Amino acid sequence: MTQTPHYEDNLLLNALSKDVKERIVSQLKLTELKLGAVLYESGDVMNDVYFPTNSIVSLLYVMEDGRSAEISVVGNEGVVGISLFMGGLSTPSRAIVQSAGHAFRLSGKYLKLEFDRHGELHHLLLRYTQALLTQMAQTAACNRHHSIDQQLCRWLLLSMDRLKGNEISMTQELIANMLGVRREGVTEAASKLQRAGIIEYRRGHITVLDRPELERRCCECYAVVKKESDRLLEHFAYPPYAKMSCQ
Amino acid sequence: MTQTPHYEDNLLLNALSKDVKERIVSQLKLTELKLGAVLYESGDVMNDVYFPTNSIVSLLYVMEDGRSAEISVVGNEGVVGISLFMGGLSTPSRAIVQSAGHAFRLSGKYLKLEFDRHGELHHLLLRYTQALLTQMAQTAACNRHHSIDQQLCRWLLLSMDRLKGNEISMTQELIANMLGVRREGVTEAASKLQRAGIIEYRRGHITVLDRPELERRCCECYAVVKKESDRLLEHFAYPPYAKMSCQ
DNA sequence: ATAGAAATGTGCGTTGTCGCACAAAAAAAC
DNA sequence: GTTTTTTTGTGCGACAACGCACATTTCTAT
Repeated sequence: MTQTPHYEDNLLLNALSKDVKERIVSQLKLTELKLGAVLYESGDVMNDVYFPTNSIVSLLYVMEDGRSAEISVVGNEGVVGISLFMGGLSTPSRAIVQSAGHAFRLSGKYLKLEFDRHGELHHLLLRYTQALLTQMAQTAACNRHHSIDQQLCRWLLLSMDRLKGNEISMTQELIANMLGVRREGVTEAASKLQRAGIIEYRRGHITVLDRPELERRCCECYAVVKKESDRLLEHFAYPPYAKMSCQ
Repeated sequence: MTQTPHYEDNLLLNALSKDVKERIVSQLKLTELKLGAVLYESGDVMNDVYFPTNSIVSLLYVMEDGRSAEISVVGNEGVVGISLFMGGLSTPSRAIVQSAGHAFRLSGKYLKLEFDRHGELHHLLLRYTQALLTQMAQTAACNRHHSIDQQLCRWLLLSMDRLKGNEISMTQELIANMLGVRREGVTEAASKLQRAGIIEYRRGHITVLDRPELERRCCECYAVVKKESDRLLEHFAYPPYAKMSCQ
């Protein structure tokens, strides 16, 4: 936590070859992301992309009546601001820091410059975007069919995967916002998990004690997305970046 | 309906400049899409992309227990098979023909060839992908917060936009599959609309009589996606394709 | 014309989530 | 240490959607 974040903590940045890194790294700016900070608001033209290291950013859709729903989560496996390279420059959702930490910021200008070389970064970001797409699709299905109990398990697992330890700092109120359910619903679901000895929590801090059981109680959605993300990004997991065959 | 489909009926193909069209068009194969046909199954490696003209294709997620949910819809404004150019080659969802008609099929090989020239088609497809992403995100939020009544309105509007007339051929059973709800739920919602004189239906055929009222009863999700899609794709609406400024 | 199949209509008890109103507990502020 | 604020717990009634059972209607096939 207190150690200096390194850009290679972000899996996308880490997957780049020496070549690309040399061009990019000097332009990265280490940025502290505070809990609740809004990286961009719905409709905002984005200026930068963020490569989280130990932070988590939620992509949240906020409805006209104020109710909200988490669309996807981005941690050290990804990047916030895909519409900068996809071409739209903005999206109708909010990017909000769900877990404080650090990220490396890169100006859209430099990102575009490297992206338009159509090399590794290009390929890598498109694959990542597909992984994100899968996550959104699964979220849609999950919202349709699964219970709060199941979705809380999924949310906890998603968070755990993006944090080092097994503790999450977050109130039930905020989790409810993410899931798009009542705070009381989260209280009830969390109580069940605590009574079963799977988690332990007190005022804004949740500790996962029994992850296997959490996975067991979770709906299939977690595993499906994890498997698909691994498939899409496995080739990028280790440097040096292997020669990309486009077929 | 009976007239020969032309590739320019598809907005993406239509937006291409003469140059690109010349390279692509000879490789397009007119294909009939029958109701219920599966263009690809979850996990299948795709071989072709499909540019619908007067057909509609649903991207459907099917859960382990058989329940399903529509993730997004593709009509003549788009293309089926984005993972071919995004790099993943497959997705964990099913593409199924929701409304019979035609599409132009293009082999992944040729698509990739043109995509990798990093010209118009590249840019165009990425923007379309972002529009698709928006649709999925909105579907997730809609599934969380809106009623069957509202979602049926949205579904009807989405279908209407992709068809010429104001009639849809589809049973309530199938609509229920798409929405991921009970057939009886659709029956009830549709009855309300019929009693209100907004639609008229009989055994697998729905006619929209009062579209404005349908929009009024719909949740915001329809308008949000429509507006964003228009924004993302407006530059491509009319040939010839204007010089693309990447800034 | 008639039988069969497919699609739609209706009723009913169950369940999950909601909205609201407070109570209780824990941390923060003074 | 006492007060205030924040967070969590609990108990309602309301309601939308569910699962199931079965009646009814409409189209198709022969």
